[in-house]
Amino acid sequence: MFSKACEYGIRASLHIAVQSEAGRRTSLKEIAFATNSPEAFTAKVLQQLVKNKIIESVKGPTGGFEIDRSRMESIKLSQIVSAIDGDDIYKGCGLGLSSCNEVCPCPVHERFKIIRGQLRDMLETTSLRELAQGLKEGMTFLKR
Amino acid sequence: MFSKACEYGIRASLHIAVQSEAGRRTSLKEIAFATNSPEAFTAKVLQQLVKNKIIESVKGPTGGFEIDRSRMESIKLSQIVSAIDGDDIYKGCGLGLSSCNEVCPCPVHERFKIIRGQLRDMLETTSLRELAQGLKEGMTFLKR
DNA sequence: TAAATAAAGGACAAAAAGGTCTTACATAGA
DNA sequence: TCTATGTAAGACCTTTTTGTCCTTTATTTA
Repeated sequence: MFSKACEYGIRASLHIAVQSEAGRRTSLKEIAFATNSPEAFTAKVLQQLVKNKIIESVKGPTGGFEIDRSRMESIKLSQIVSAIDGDDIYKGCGLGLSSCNEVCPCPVHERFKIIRGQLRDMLETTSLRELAQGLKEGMTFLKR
Repeated sequence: MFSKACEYGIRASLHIAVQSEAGRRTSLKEIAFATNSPEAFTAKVLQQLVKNKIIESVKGPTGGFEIDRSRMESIKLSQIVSAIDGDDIYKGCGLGLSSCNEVCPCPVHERFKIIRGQLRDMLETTSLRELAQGLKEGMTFLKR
């Protein structure tokens, strides 16, 4: 469904969100450990998220990554996904045709439209804040 | 969503289905042309489908690929997808965790379960026959 | 039975994704 | 102002996916 980079990106964002909610800035090393992700590769992904202004970074001692508490509700999964994987998942044809649309649909066009619409809706309405909430309460996990 | 190999596989199967419905056996060359796919690569994919008994092949002059008319209704998209891409798309965790389940769910587990269930249902209920029907009627397309 | 045709199979090449390493840059704190 | 700490950036490596090519095998037909 998503690329590895995107999976790491979402997991990392969630760990940063939980920590930021508690007023803590978290380092790459902590993130990689907490999400069981390769450190150097995660660093690349985090760079992309910083450039897309989804998370913030601070260099030097006491530095690390954080997310503004006031923005957590407004950051949706869809933003992370498009920042890393682009929006092929929303737009692309299920059978890979370059121009598949209502006028000239592929055989699965209508059926895929429904599924993709639901996926899109889910990603666009799910915020970092609500997902971080479940993690904080120990209901959900980022490892294993 | 699907790999390129899987996209080619579905497109090829549909072209074979339409031709078989009309009582015609079709060759690799025709399939590649009709679906706008790389010929040699498509050949590999077709081999997999033959091994999985989704399509049949005949060597030599007048040879080619075909699908038994009586089986078209019972061949579902899900069979082609699992033959080529495996069933990660049904089973895998949305965030890539190796053991994500009801007991130990990732933060998006519940939300993904719904989407994946709908995708699965769509793939398991959509038959080659009904998709071939739309193609035959000129309502849908395999190219562009 | 020889020639022509078409799929099967294996080796190989190119591109993309995934992942590592080293150096540069910024900054807090002694 | 020096040092330690931590992110940024770029070069590089590995694996997987995508794609090609060439030889072998099976089968039809002249």
